[in-house]
Amino acid sequence: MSNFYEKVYKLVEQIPFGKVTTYGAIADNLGFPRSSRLVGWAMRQAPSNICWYRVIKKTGELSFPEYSDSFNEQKNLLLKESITFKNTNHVDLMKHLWCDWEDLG
DNA sequence: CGAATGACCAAGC
DNA sequence: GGCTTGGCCATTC
Repeated sequence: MSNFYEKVYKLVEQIPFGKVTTYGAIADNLGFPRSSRLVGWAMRQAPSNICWYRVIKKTGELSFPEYSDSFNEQKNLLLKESITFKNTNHVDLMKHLWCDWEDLG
């Protein structure tokens, strides 16, 4: 497993309850500003202890086709975290986007 | 090594 | 707001 993935997971674990972030934001913070897709790869392999569902697209959409099993799963988890949706498939990024990163140290 | 893939993004129409 | 195009780069075959 590449160090990149470990960094991604570490960062995702920092996301507080009730907050979400985007693939691009993570990639940017890790020093790969044009590699948001790699974050997607990392999420795909993410271990179950990672809150992958707090990571969504920059548009506020989730990571799957609407009404797919994974989509509903992710949406439910987000609703449990008091995340609000602008509509069926768009998270309200205005309220829940987490941009208060701290250095990993 | 080369070609295809992907839980993405920005720019243009 | 939606659709298409080009770019990104690790991973896979």
